[in-house]
Amino acid sequence: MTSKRLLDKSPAGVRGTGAGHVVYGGNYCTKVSEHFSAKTAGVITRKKAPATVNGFDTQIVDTCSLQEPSKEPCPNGSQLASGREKHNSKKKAFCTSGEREREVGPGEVLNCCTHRLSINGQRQEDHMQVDSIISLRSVLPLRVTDVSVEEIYASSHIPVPRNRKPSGHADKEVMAATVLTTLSTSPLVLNPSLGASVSETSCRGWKESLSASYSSSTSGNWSWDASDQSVPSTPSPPLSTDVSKNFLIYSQGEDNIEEAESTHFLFEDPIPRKRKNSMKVMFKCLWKNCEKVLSTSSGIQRHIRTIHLGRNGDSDHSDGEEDFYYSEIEVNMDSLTEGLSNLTPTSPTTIGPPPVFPLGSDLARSKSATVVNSPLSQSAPSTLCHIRTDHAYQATAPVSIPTVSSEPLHSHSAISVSWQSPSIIFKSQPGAHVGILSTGEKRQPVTHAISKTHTTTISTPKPSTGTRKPRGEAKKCRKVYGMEKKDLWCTACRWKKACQRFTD
DNA sequence: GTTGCCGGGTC
DNA sequence: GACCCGGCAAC
Repeated sequence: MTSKRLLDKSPAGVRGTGAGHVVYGGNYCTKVSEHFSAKTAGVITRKKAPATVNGFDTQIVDTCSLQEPSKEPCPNGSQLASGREKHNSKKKAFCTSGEREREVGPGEVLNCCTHRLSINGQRQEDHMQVDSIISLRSVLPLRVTDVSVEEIYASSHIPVPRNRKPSGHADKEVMAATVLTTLSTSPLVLNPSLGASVSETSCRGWKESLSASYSSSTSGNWSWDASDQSVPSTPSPPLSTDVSKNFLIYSQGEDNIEEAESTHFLFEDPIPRKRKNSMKVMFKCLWKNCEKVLSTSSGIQRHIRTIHLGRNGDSDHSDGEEDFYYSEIEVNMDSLTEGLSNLTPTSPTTIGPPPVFPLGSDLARSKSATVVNSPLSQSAPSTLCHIRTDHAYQATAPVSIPTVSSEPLHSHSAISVSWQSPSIIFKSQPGAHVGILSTGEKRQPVTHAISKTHTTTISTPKPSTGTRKPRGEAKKCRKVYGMEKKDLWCTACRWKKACQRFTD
């Protein structure tokens, strides 16, 4: 795709992309082209933004935006209703292929098609040649400041009635000053203070999102990063996103946990189901031989700016060039969480091998590195030496491992405790201290002495392949009694647990 | 395909 | 805690 082709797009594209959705982004993702056509048919943000971008008066958007899609008078509007449903039904498929499009509310489709990598690592075509990009940028030199105050105002989740009419010039000036100040002092984003007030927290989140949006803005869409959007009838940009929520946590440490919590509070997110397969977005540096993966766009931008572009890292001024050197990648958070679960119980002194994420490839490597460095992984108290939470019936199983190993298993003082290490269940013996160490369940009293020595005890090298113990030789209740006499089984067998009756 | 049982869910 | 079950790995 060339800039010429881009410019040949009909003006409807400009309208369709809506306020702040600049053409150059709408076409940036080739795979979104059909989406784009749908949007040009009038699926439009309801944001009002009288911003003029290179002569295209985006205000015109509003002539379409406030109308029902089904009554859409815009070209192709007849296809809109069905087309949009179709589009919605495709949403997931697009997400998996690395595209992103979210519906934020009724009549609102926000499209963020920044640079992306699909999860298999295949680059998209929309990573157009740099020269094309540059030419595009010269055609549409969108900057954050190009967005009108009103739009930002509407985008903010500051709880002010969105329908409020402008109360006057002075008010606008104040708002403009606020916005500009906010935008120009963005280093705060990367250095959030712990004692931030709620409003500061909100502001931070907003700025973060703005930053993320800005990364998208070079691809033309003034929309916030609202993946996994299930909540949102609010146009409030930033904090409603799982993405920003989670990644803020991962990347910025515990102070953002508070932010995430406040986010949760503010938007009343239903607590996600544990099993939910959530794809998250991270930002990967595309610079050659650099596989840095960061969780925030601002972070990756800063990385590129400082490391690769050799610019002053302290200056948050960005001409947007960094945007072309990173891409978003989608990460299965289940995998990430799985990886984290290997880390969280670890002692802060742990210098263990990085967890192996099932993502494979360099992505996993980069990510694991990122995760390892995250404060989260280091925040686990050393007392959290959870071996395994076993069911009570298993505790009675006469599995015995008689000795407390005193041999130093690691040449260094690091303690490597895997969350998934094979459990070591000591049979409780008279006079002997017990052995199940668990944080979640205090099945047996763990003495202080034990807790001091358990580090050597539990650091028994686990078998590298899996955590399952080999199948026992003894016949189990099922074998002995058969399915027809299931009531004779031990309860464990009935519950598909390790047999208590016929142990090995 | 069968079996054992882990991990996690519900009540 | 009792109970249940999906799913995985060994067989």
